[in-house]
Amino acid sequence: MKIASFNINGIKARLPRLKEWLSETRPSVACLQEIKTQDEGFPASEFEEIGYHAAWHGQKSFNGVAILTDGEAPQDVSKGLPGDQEDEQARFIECTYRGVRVVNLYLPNGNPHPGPKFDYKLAWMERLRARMQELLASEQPAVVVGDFNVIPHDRDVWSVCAMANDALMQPESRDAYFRLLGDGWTDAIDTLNPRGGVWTFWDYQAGAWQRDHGFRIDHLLLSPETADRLAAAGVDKEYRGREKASDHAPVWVELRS
DNA sequence: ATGCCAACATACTGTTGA
Repeated sequence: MKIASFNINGIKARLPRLKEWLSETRPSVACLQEIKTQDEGFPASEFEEIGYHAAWHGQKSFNGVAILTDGEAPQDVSKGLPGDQEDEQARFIECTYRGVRVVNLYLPNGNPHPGPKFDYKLAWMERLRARMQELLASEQPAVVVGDFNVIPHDRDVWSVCAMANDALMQPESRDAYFRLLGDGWTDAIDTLNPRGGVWTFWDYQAGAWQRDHGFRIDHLLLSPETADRLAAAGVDKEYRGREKASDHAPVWVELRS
């Protein structure tokens, strides 16, 4: 089973590229972030045409997440991160697919740092930790994937200096990420690339793609039950170089059945 | 110190992103 995550930066603007990627790489589950559309605008029929079912949690203009599943519908869909009734932002959706609990998230960016957006990011990460601890306690096979907006290590960024003041690599952001891992989750791409140098995002600006000025913020976290099944993980880097590309590349993990 | 680029909503400019 191949589970992928792709921050597509607008599902309407990206639809041809997205369908192309789905057809060419055929993930069992595709977790999408930044669909940037309300629920009514989600193009579900476009995915049905190529054999994917969908569950989505939309929002006007910003945020928005969706899960596409190959061949069968996502089960027991849950929308929104628990822990704050006031939080209206569409950044979290879960489902079950062939016995695996799949969590798809778009973690707050947190810039500028410091400030209320950074505070929101850290509070969101603590709520996420609570939900992930519940998943561990359930002992159900689980994966938590998405755009975490955290650069975990210095080896995950082209220039530590250039990004030093960014919310993505503040010590508080990293500490919160490592608290998640410390509870028992495995970062699939890091585990298979311990020397780093793997990027999932390249800015549209300043020729970042052409200069390979990227960093790794899209992550695939595996529970102990799914970590035992880890066969491979990677980045579909080539898609970042195509016409009308997202600024993120897709990431994926292959689990043995 | 700021814009660079891109998408979206609104309305021809502003907000957000990372």
